[in-house]
Amino acid sequence: MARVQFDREQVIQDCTQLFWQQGFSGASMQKVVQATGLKPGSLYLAFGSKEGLYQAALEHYARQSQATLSQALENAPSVGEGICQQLLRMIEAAEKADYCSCFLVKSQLELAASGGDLHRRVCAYITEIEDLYVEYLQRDYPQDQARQYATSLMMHVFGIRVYGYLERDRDRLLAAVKSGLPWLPWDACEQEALQ
Amino acid sequence: MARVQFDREQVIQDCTQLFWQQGFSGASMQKVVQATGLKPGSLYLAFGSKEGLYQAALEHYARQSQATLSQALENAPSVGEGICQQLLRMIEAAEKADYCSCFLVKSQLELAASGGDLHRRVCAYITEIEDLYVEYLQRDYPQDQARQYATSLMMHVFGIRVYGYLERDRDRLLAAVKSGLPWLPWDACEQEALQ
DNA sequence: GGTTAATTTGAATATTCATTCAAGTAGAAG
DNA sequence: CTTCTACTTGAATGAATATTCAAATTAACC
Repeated sequence: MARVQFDREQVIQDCTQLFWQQGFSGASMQKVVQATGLKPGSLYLAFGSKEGLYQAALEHYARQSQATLSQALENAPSVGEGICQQLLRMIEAAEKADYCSCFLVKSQLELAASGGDLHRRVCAYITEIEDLYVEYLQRDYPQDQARQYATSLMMHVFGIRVYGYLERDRDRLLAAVKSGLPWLPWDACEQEALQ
Repeated sequence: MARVQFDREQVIQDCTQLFWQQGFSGASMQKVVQATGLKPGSLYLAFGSKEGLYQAALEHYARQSQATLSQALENAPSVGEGICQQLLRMIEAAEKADYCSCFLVKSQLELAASGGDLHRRVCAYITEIEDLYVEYLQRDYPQDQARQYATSLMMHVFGIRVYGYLERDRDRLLAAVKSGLPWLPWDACEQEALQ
């Protein structure tokens, strides 16, 4: 089936799921071959190396995360309520059996020691997300406060992403986030959810 | 030098550092051999497998963390001030060039997908630390509040451990932690530090 | 329909991996 | 001093690793 190029988007999606679950070292190229259904040669022609593939997966995940976030904040009744929704969604996600934290957070911790190009990209993507929060928060707050709130937000997101693996009382995690970010319109958001 | 057994404690310490930096998949047994100076045969006789070695490293790290925490909270002017000290120490640690987050957090994220014995142990160690916080907080607060505060605390610790990798303004991270945990005696703790 | 060029194929490569074990060594016991 | 036993040694094992490449395939073009 030459000249009928494989669905690049689909392959990257499959890779993203695999790397997200198993990490860079944990996911062998053999597993990638299985997950994508492609042969090694095709993968290497298209992506150059395992690192190239991981890079593509990382970018796919980051772009998707940013898009989801922007969309949610645009469509919400207010930026604050949109953020609440996102946080609630993250806490809910941690309940699922196949919970997998966040691909960027996992990559950050796995790749930091290498100090390579991949790690630099991970940092950049995370920073972009923080900056996105700043941008939206500036609609309601002065710049300095927006920056500070964004940092608090990111720290809480990271906390949720790790704490989520512990099978403990979800309500306590929720209460922790609420009390840690008291400036968010939690009540308004919960009334929305009930409707 | 038969019958002169190697220094088990030292070997476990070396392994802890290696696994902490590079992770389970990232640290090959060859690297362990280099780091410890032992030959494969000795390592396998003493620890059974790579997993056995990782387990020993994990336990060493967890026991040390718990001991450090207990000691700090016992010796501090108050439990709250001791906790502040610990959090400040974590934020400071993130400044160092060879910053490596927390071995338990990194293990949690790397091993969760495997669902194996190692992961169960990681969860147990983390839970023990949270319970340790509860125990000390109960000196100053009723049980329910102590539990809730401990959860908030753990979430912030996780947040610091991940956010620490980003080379951003340390003061903003500190401010985020302070505002997220407003019930802690930050002022008293900082005056202690100045003396 | 034949030629070309892009794409896929999948076996083969060399390296690295975790693990094993027969042989060697040195302290303890007699 | 000899024997015994516990420990260390390190080369060897086979499986898994990332990557390559010559051959096969097929769509597009003339």
